[in-house]
Amino acid sequence: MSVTIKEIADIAGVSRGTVDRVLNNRGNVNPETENRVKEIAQRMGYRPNRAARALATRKNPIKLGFVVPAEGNSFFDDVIKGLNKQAMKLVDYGVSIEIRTIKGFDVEKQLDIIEELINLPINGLIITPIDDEVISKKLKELSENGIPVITTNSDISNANRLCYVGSDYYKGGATAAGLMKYLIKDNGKVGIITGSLKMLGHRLRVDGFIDQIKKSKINVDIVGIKECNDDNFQSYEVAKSMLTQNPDIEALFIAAGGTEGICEAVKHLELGGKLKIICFDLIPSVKKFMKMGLVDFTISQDPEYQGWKPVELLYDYLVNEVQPQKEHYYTKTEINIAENI
Amino acid sequence: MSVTIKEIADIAGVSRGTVDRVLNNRGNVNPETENRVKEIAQRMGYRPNRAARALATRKNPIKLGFVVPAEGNSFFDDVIKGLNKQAMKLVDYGVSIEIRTIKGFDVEKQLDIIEELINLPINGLIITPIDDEVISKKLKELSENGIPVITTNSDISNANRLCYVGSDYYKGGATAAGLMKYLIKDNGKVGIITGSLKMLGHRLRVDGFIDQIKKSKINVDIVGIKECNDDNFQSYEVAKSMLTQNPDIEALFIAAGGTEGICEAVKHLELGGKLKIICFDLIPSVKKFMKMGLVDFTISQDPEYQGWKPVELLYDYLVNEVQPQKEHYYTKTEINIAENI
DNA sequence: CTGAAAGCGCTTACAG
DNA sequence: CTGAAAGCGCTTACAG
Repeated sequence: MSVTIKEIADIAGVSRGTVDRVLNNRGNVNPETENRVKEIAQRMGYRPNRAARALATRKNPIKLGFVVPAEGNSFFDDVIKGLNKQAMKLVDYGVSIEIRTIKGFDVEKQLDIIEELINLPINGLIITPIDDEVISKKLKELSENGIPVITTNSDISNANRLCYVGSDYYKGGATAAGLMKYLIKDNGKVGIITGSLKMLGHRLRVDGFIDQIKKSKINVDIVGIKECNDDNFQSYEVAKSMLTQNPDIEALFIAAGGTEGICEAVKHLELGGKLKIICFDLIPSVKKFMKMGLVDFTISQDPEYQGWKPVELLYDYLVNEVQPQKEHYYTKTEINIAENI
Repeated sequence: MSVTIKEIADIAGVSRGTVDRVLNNRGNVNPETENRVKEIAQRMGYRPNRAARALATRKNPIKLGFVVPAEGNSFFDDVIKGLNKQAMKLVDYGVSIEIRTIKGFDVEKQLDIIEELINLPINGLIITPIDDEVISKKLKELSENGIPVITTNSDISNANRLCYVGSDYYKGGATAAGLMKYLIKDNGKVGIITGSLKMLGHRLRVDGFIDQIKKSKINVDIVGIKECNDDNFQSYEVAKSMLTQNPDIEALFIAAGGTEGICEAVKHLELGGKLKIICFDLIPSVKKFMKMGLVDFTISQDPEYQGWKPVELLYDYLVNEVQPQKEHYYTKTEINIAENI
């Protein structure tokens, strides 16, 4: 069996309380004793027992905040599913999670929610932040006040967050390029429709796609890069005009949301099956179009992971003083076709 | 906070020991008391605290056996990696795992290893069983003696195992068919090379492929189904003769091992890049050929999951009396190209 | 700066 | 058939 605090205490000739103080840096201990205990613990390879620690700390439970723009965005359904799985595993460890789903990207709204959570209070925060200076300032403030923050799904700079969990957007775009070569002829025409070039993730996907195309053996004629703001009505219009103006487009690369609108335009123009499509995420509407043969490939980035992993990391950081090993926890970049979903 | 045994004991007017006896069916308790306690626990929504249970049962630790034909098969490296991740999480719960890797499919050898593990003794067994009646009889015997068994990677019938964790082989084949339509022309010629038609998994992949091809819009001319017994020297010869006899083959579907030998044959015949290839697993040699452009797609089936999931299930069964929810825990069927690995 | 004691929620002998 | 006590490995006041 493994080493316990009691064993260390016996060998060091001190009480368990003192060993606990040393090992958890609680202060108030003679430097000499401290060194001796540390040395012994080190030598014996002490590792705290997590089950015991969880039990003992049950009197001051841990509350985590979780803020995502999930309203009206079915992508987040699976994120929340993953979150709940992890939450179930941690109930016995005294962990509870306050979930706040918001609609869209209103900075004031997000700020209010953060404020509300702080006042509960919470011990840590997981958030899909809006990329805005006000938010990054707020998150930095949290960290400074001892409330660690992990970003999920999208990241933000200058916020001093512990780490980021989410897609490797650039790789997602590169993967789309890797698949595109099977869909079009050499020198074939491709249209790109993305959400917003103001969004870092959307830009990275387009960059990854274009860079990888350049590296590959086939030539692609990109006829245009249009934005649809993840809106199905806008995407419908954008796709319709793009396809009308360029009737010889062989494939579309949809780098963000709006697939449903685009597919409706494709149906309207009677290009279904002929025009090839690569898009993102495995949400119900995309599944439907894939089964219908309108969408060839959809690339997904493990939404469940984006829910459970940050919880695991934040708990380990708070209770077991485990620093995240990496700054970026990237999800797998998964390729889906009708046959493997 | 949640309900505890103590609370139930107080309400029922009995000791915690008695509540424990009732809730864990240890017997020796007055039927009347039993009903009362059960009713109260039910009504209050009692759920045992796992951290506490883990701590309390630490005096009788749990030892699990893990038997896989990993020697000389790098596929299992990731299975064992996943296993170790879960093992790390469970050390504090008093769980240790005895790993036995064996080479190939020698029934006597596997039987000996099982016997050795029983004598340690172990509390549960995870195994990639050889599909042989002697083995299934042995595994059934284990279950009857209170040592639950979970199969991983490949299954066996009439063995009374708790459940199976591993690939959906049929779906893997169907997925290959879904990809094939992007690689060949209508009515294109395809060769199939599998491991052994005696292996259920290998047969299922071929079946899945053929069935799905029939369902799809394109026609495929399958020029032959050959076995290579997962051996690279055999697969080299098989591929060479198949490709020489059918110089107009457009693509190969490799349903099991032997990809390295086949790729060497393709290089030898100077068909690299021209001939399309779909294979299985994301082992180092396949990665290499994918980067070289010899392999187009490889389908992998989450080897890490095949390592960690059975451990989680078996532990929960043994300590928390949680029956597996399903008979088959299938892995994701993942599509890989050079860009997303 | 340090120790002794109590407690987290459960299980396990032991005594009756 | 049942209860009282001890213990799993840790943390937390409290007293000095």
